[in-house]
Amino acid sequence: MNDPRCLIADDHPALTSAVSAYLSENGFEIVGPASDGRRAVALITEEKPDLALVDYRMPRLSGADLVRALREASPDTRLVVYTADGDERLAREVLDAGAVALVLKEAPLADLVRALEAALNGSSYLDPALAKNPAPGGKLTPRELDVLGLLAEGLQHEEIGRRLGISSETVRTHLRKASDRLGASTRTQAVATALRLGLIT
Amino acid sequence: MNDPRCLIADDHPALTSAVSAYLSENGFEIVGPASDGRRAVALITEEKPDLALVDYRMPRLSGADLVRALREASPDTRLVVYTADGDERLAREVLDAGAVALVLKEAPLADLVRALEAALNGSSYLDPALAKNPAPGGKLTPRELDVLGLLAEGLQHEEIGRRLGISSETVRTHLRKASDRLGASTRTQAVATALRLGLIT
DNA sequence: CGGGGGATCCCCGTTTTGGGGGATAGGTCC
DNA sequence: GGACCTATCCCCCAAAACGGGGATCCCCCG
Repeated sequence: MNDPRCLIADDHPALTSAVSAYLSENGFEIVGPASDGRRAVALITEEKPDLALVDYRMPRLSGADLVRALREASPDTRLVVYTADGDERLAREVLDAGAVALVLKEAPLADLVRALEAALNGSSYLDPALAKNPAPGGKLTPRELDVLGLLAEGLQHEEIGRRLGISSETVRTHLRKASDRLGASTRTQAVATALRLGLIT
Repeated sequence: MNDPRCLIADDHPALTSAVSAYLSENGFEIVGPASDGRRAVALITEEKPDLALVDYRMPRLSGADLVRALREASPDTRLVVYTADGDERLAREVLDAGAVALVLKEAPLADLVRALEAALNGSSYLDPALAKNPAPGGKLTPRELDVLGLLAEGLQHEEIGRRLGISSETVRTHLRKASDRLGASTRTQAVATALRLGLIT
């Protein structure tokens, strides 16, 4: 499997080179960098990378407008916005514009990688500092907790269904909803999160 | 999918009826009961059930000898021994004889179901009260912990491999070994167990 | 009454896991 | 020197999970 290709668009050379180096070491192939918004659009059109890491403030074309332009130029590229400062309003703005993730520049690089990988597999990512409302600590229904608890015991759909007297499809539905609410991308993460939050024991 | 068929062999009618009722409610189809060892052998030969829950002390034929006889009569049936009292020596004896699980009668019925389901999917089960030595709290290697930690974050083989700079096959190997040591039958259970034991956070 | 949430069940096609093998290389320990 | 462990990588095949739909029923709330 080839490394995912990631376009970097940022007008700070020091930052782009540091981030490029780090991402290269972590399994990404770097495209760019593009130093302004219009070049980013040109480059994404040409390269159609898997991912694009885009500075929120860029010369010539920037912010939500840039996100929309990039989205249009390469609809299949997952857009991750990188910003020095931001609030929830900005988060909504860029996510509405078509980005799938938003990361603060003050976050550790490891979190950036996490965001890129989340973006890659189709899920979204919001920097924890910006994510007060979509808090992971949502409540789960009793049924969802049943399912998570039995998953933690190593049971699978069929067995859980028998145990709870429901079909394995229903088990799957409960798990999917629970995973959504917990912001988990795999059953394993869902169970781990539920354990950490003390929802199950 | 049909419920698994389970032979019950025990010479206490009160117990067999209670257990039969409970197991029926939990997705097992009951065969028997057989009230002594020889009948158990006859019945297992005839029915070839998926599972057999066998009292350790039975009239006419019992203990490890009974286990061996049952194993010979129906090699594919998973044998679970049910005993009122027992120690590790007894545990080793019946497991050596070919049983895959040993449950104390004083254990909650939920544990019995757990043992039967473990037996069904090929893993083994030892009543916690008897399992001091094969403690699940074995240590894991650093690499195995790395893998479990990233699994808990919702990553999959490929992503973990990239993150750790190793191939996804190696990730799989680490996971399998860790699961073995933790006595887990799924990755999810392995991560849950590791979290509970504080091996990962 | 209408809307929402919970719980239930189903289908399709793709991807990931699981179970079982094996193999090599570098350490450590006796 | 040999046994043992860790870490690494590979293969095959079947089973399970995932992603993303859709659907029904009930019940509660405004």
